[in-house]
Amino acid sequence: MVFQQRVKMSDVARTAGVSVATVSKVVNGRYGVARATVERVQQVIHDLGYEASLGAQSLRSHRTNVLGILLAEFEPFSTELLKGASQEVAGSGYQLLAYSSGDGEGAAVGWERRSLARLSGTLIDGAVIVTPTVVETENNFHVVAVDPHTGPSHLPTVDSDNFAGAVLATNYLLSLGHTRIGHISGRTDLMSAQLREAGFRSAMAEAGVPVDERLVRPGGFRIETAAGPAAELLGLADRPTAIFAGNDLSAISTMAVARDMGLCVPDDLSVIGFDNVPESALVNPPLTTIMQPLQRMGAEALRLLVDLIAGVERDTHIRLPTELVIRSSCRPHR
Amino acid sequence: MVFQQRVKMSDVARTAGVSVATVSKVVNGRYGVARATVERVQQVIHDLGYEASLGAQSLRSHRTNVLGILLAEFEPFSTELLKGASQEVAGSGYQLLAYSSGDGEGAAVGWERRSLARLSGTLIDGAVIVTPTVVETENNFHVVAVDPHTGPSHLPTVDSDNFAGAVLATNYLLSLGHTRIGHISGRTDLMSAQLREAGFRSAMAEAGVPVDERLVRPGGFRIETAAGPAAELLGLADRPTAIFAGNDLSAISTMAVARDMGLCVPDDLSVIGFDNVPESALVNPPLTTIMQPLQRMGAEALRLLVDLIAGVERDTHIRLPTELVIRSSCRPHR
DNA sequence: ATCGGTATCGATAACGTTTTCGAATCGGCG
DNA sequence: CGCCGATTCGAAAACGTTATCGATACCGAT
Repeated sequence: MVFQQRVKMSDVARTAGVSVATVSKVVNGRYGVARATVERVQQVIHDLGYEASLGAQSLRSHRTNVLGILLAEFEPFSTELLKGASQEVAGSGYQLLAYSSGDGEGAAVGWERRSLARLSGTLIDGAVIVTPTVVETENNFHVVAVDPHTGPSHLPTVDSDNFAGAVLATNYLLSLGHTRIGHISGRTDLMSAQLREAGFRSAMAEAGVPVDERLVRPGGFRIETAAGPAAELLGLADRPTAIFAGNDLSAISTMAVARDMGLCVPDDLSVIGFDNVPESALVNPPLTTIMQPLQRMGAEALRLLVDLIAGVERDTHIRLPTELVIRSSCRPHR
Repeated sequence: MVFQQRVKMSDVARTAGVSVATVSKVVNGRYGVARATVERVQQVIHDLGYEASLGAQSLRSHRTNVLGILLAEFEPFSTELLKGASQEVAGSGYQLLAYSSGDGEGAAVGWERRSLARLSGTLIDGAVIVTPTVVETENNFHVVAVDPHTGPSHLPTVDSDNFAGAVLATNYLLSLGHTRIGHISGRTDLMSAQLREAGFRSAMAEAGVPVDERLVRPGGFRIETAAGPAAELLGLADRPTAIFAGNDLSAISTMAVARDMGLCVPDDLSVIGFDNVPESALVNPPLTTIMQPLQRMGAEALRLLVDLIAGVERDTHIRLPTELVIRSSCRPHR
C-alpha cells in the first residue's frame, strides 16, 4: 500500500545530511568516512529501503556482481543446466540473471552475440552461454560456453563426452541385434551433434555394419523439426528397426510419429535418445537414453566462470562422462 | 577471435558521420531523419554490430522492453511457471529476464522488495513475482503476483483454486476409507498454504471427521523443512494412515522419511501431494496429487502484465481450476 | 530578393551512480 | 601560537543513452 517513488542515493544523502559521495562510500564500504557517519547513513538506508540502481551502478563502475546465463529458450535441456548453475551460485557472492532470447521459433542466429553485447559491460560481469553459435569475446569480459558450436574456438567450455555417449547408444542397439539403425542427427552447427553422429558412425564401422545414408537425417534437436525427418525415415519401404535420436526431444518426437503411423514402440521400433532430460522418464514408454549430467554441467560452468573472473589459474575445458540409462523403449530385434 | 571493445553509440556516429542524437533517432525509429541517413546509419550499426547498452538506455529513458520474473530459487514449481511465461513472451515485443534471489537456504524475507527496488525503474518495465511475501508497488511500475502472500493486497494476481483442490485431495483420502489423516501445511505466510489447510479442514468437517490437531504441522513447502514434521507425524504412537502434504515436495519428503522408517507407501501410508510438478511422476511410487496448471499460470501472469503496461482494462485477478491426478501413492484403508 | 514553412540535424542537459581530488577540520608537537 | 599530517568530507566529472530545442538548409511562393 505504500505508494512511493524510487528512493535514490540523493534522497539518502539529504535525509542523512551528507553528500551523495559519502553515501556511495558507505554503500561500497570504502575507506575514509567517520564511524559515526557510517552508522547514521546505514540507518537511513535501512529506513528508506534504499537499493542501488543496477543500471546506473554498472554504467559507471562496470561491475555489478551479477552473472548472466544466456539461453535460447527454456526447453528441458537448458532448464536443467540453469538449475545446476543456480545452485552453484549461492554463496559465491554473485547473483544470477537468466536471459532468454525469446526468439522461440525463428531463433535468429547470433542471438547470443546480440544479447551479450547488450548486457556485457553494462549489466553483468560475466556469462555462461548455452549452445552458442557465435563466439566473440570482448576483453575484460568473461564467458564460458556450454555445448558450443562447431569450429575452432578457445572459449572456456563445459560439455560431456558426446562421442563416447553415441558409441554407447549405438553399441546398445547393435547388442540387441539391430543392424538397420537410423540416426536423426541434431543441429548441424553444434559440436555435440557432430560428435554424436561421428560416434554413431564409428561404432557402426567398428561392428562392421554399413551405414545406409538414407537413414541418417538432420532433425534439429527439437520436437517440431524432428517430426519431418522421423516421418520420412519410418515411411521408407525398408524402414529401420531402431533409431538413435540425436537428443531426447527428437526421440520423443520420433515415438509420437511412430504411434501416428500405427507402429508400436518398442515392438516395431526401438528408440534411444540422448540427454536424459526429466521428460524422458515420463513419456510412454519410458525412454532409454544416454545421460549427461546436466545439472552438474551447469554447476561446473558457473564455477569456472567465477574462477575466471577471479583470475584463478585452472583448466578451462571440462568434459563430463556420459552413461547408458536403460528404460523401455528398446527391444531385441526379432 | 575478434577482440574488440564494446562499440558505443558515439562510435557509430563517428563512422557514419553524424551526431549521436541522430543515431539515437534511427535506433528508436523516431521521426525527423532523412531516408538516406537512416539507411547509412543502419548499415554502420550492422557493420559494427552495435547494441544499445541496457543500463544506459534504461537509466535515461525508463523503458527497456524487458520484463522480469522474480523467483526465490529455481525449484520445480517456479521453473514450470517460468516455462509458461517464457512461451507467452515470444511475439509480445518484450524480452524476459529471470532473476533469482539466489538466497537458497536462508531466503531472507523481503528479497522480492529488494530485488524489485534494484531492478525497477532502471532495468525492467514490469515484473511477475512468484510467491512474494512483501508487496509494495512504486507508481508507474507494474507487477503481478503469482501465488501471493497472505493479507489484504490489491495487487493483480494469478493463482489456482487452492481451497477446492484441497477439498478434492481430502475427499479422495476420505473416499478411500481413511479417517486419521495428517496434514503437512506449507509456508504459513503464503495464501495458498492457508487455503489448502482451510480446504482440508472444511472437507473433514463436511464428512464429520474430527481433525486431530497433533496431525497438522507446518512443513515449509520444501524437502528439507518438511522432513522434520513428517518424521514427527510418523513417529506418533497412533500415527496417521494417510497424509495430505501441502505440496509435492513435502509429499516427496514424506515418502522418503516413511521409507527410512521402514514404512511402505502406499501399503502402510497413503500420501497425496499438491502442484503436480514433473518430479511427482518420477518418484517411486508415482505420486497422486492435485494438479494446478503451472505453465498456464505463468503464461496468464505474463499476459496480464503486458496488458497492464499497455493500459488495457481487464480483470486483474485470475484463478485457474485444479484437478485430481491419481497415480500410485494412495490405497484404500484396510 | 525576401520570406515563411518544412525538413533535417546537432549541442546539450539530464538519468543515478562511482571516483578522484582538493578543501576543511582537528589534534599534536615544536 | 604556528605548522603539519591525518582524517573526514563534498564538488564535480564521468559512464552511454534519450529528449528537447534551437540552428541550418532548402523549397516554393510572393
